[in-house]
Amino acid sequence: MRIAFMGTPEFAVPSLRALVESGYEVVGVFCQPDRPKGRGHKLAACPVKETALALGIPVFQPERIKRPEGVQMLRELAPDLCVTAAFGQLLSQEILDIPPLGTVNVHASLLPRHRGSAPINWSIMQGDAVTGVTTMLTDRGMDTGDMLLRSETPIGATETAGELSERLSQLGAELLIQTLRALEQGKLVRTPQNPDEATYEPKLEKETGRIDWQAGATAIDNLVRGVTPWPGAFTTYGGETMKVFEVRACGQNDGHAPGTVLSADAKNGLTVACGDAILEMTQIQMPGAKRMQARDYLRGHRIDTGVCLGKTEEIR
RNA sequence: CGCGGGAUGGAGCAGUCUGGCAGCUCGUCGGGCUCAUAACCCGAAGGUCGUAGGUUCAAAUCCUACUCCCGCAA
Repeated sequence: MRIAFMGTPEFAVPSLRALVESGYEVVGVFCQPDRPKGRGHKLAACPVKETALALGIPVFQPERIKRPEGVQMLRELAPDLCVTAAFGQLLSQEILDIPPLGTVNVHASLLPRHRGSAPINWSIMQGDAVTGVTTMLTDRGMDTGDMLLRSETPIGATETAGELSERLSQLGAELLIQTLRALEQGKLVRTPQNPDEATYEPKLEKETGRIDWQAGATAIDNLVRGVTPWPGAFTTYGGETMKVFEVRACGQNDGHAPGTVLSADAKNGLTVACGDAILEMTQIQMPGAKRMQARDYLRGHRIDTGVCLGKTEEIR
């Protein structure tokens, strides 16, 4: 069975590896074109491309696979089946019509919840207790195709999106192989998604990570874990961005204005009032400095108590 | 050649502009005080000042090259 694989980020790598290691014939890999990245704006290959090259699989990086040259590339591969995992480009009907066995997608949520490009992040931000991965037959819509198999897992109380993504990428790889085995045996059952239960969230932006200190401790903790390590949670202090990697609820807020810094020393830690409690920011990063424990940061830097984070300097 | 910050005992920083004794807040170790302590007092150990070269009587500090780390932007 000739398979064309489409994926880009780290999440897709285990699925690609699993296909190869399970003996499937991956005849080509599609991923996003190399983009200027990081300091110096050097071109960087995505994780899937690096993996494919290491495995000796041809790599295709059309700017838009929907355009004629992209369609042509896929046609020439003559795949029996397409597999997608966090590819980052929408597929046209023309593309979907190419593989006779259809296109199987690995989606990192329990569909129909959390359609969209950032299901892992949103499941944490919304405080879900359980999430998982779903395999589905891709159709024209955004994650709207019929579901095939699913695998569930609880979300850890302190788990970040990065950590969960790593776990789900492994689960997804296993589920993908199960799905293909069932497909080969003709045992797959298509389950349509119930539109009434569907939720869709937008892709993440920098602003998604801005902390609203009016919110409750649980909501802020969910936000911080949901956007870590990317795009990262942040607030501002003295007009500078303060990235926040880890917070911990530590007591009642006795009427302090949300955002107020209540303590900032190595002994008591960096504590801030939020909507319904006091939060300690245990791990932060300021511009030019590296990510460090807040208590370490405070040994050499001063943060004034009483100031209100995130607010004043933004109003101007 | 995208813009910018940084590298100094175990941690986080000051000192560099204006060359001249290695400093601060902690931690560690020893001792003291205490019913006790993450508190307090006394003392000690611990640093090739990112690497290589240059200038100088003298370099953490000035000059040149390099390595690594980070913020913005993408």
